[in-house]
Amino acid sequence: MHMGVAERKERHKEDLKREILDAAKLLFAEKGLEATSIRAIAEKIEYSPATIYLYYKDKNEIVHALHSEGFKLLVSHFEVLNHISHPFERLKGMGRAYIQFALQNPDIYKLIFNMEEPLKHVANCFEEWDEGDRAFDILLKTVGECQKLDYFKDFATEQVSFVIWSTMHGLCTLRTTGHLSHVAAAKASDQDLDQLMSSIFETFVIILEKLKT
Amino acid sequence: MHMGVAERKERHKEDLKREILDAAKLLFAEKGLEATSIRAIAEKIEYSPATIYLYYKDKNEIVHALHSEGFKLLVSHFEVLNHISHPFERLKGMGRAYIQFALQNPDIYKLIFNMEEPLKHVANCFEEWDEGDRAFDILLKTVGECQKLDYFKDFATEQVSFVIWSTMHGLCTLRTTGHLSHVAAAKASDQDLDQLMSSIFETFVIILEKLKT
DNA sequence: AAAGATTATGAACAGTGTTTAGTAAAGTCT
DNA sequence: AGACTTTACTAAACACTGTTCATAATCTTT
Repeated sequence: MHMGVAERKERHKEDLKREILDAAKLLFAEKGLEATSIRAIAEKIEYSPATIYLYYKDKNEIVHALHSEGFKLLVSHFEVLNHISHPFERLKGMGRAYIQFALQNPDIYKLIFNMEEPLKHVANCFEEWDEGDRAFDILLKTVGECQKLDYFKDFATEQVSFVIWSTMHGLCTLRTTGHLSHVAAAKASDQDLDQLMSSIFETFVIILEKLKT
Repeated sequence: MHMGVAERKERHKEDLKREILDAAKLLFAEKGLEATSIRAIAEKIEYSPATIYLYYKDKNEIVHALHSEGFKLLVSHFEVLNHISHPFERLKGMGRAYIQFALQNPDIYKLIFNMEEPLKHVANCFEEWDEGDRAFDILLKTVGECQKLDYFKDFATEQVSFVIWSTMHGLCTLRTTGHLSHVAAAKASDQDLDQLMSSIFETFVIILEKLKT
């Protein structure tokens, strides 16, 4: 093999992995997770179904790859906020970023937070879920900094962080599963729903603010 | 047909519907939702797979039946608390009942709140989801009563109710999907986790309490 | 051009939800 | 009791699914 060919092939291999992932992501978003078959992914990238198994061991591995990617995206949304010096303002930004992420990528959000399959896979991997821990560490750190400024006084940092995460996660889950729209005034449009979510979030922020002093 | 035969047959038919539902519930709890096949349910009740379709139109209809049943169970957990006259105490009781329900019936909980399939089915049914609305109405009413006693002053009843529901739902979802245990100190036992959940809940209660006056 | 190593696939396996056509049982009527 | 009708049930098939494996096609090296 003359020089560079190995690299080119390696590159092609990576390209194909990406193509598979992109096709999978698209189809998942369109049809949902369970409803997307390996065969459909294969057809989309114009390869045989069996080929996919040369690049990914499992359907789970594909899901897991998207899981991992989605998490990095979320963390990157958080890291943009690092320039905000006031920790409570940063915390608010994180909340908004979290909601935005969930609304813009509802399927990836479900993938990450509402399914246990990829989590089981992660448990056997020992790696990569760092992303998840990291995201929570960022929250912990931010809440800790808030406490130095007399927010959440007399509360344990971890507990408050969990309450915050729970609220955000609950809100996003209720939204993406459609429960919010079912319980809210029946014929609410998507726009109204987003507004409702915003106002719920702002209410939560005010609640947190009242915990100062 | 002599008298009583129609009734007996009707009764048998109802019995079989129940048998199917019970078998399904058991298998769902054991193996999970997707992993339970109609064939497995059929084998458990010692009937042919096709027979099940004489009693339920779909697998979805079975899921929906369990969904409905689970919701009635949750609402009944709430109604027990009606004797508590102080609304905030009742609200606390509801929170604890909600958590207890989620921990004792994790699969039904997931069924009800983390899946959209049965919800879509409900959307075409126009009925039965009353249960869901009713549960939320109970929350709304309780929060409203709390406000008369100067809790959650200057907040919109609906918004506060959504925040509360979100927090409880988020907490339970994080627990049942395993995310809580992944982020919490790695080797936490189930007991430790339940304790953690309790302490998170109590923290939330204290937060709500601080909103008085 | 021949040999060797990758890469891709067609066909099959075991499983799924679901439908249909046909059988066996139960109930009804004379 | 025997014939007829209605009901209850099921075996077999269909169109899917994820996954594997022997085989074929392609590319690399000699």
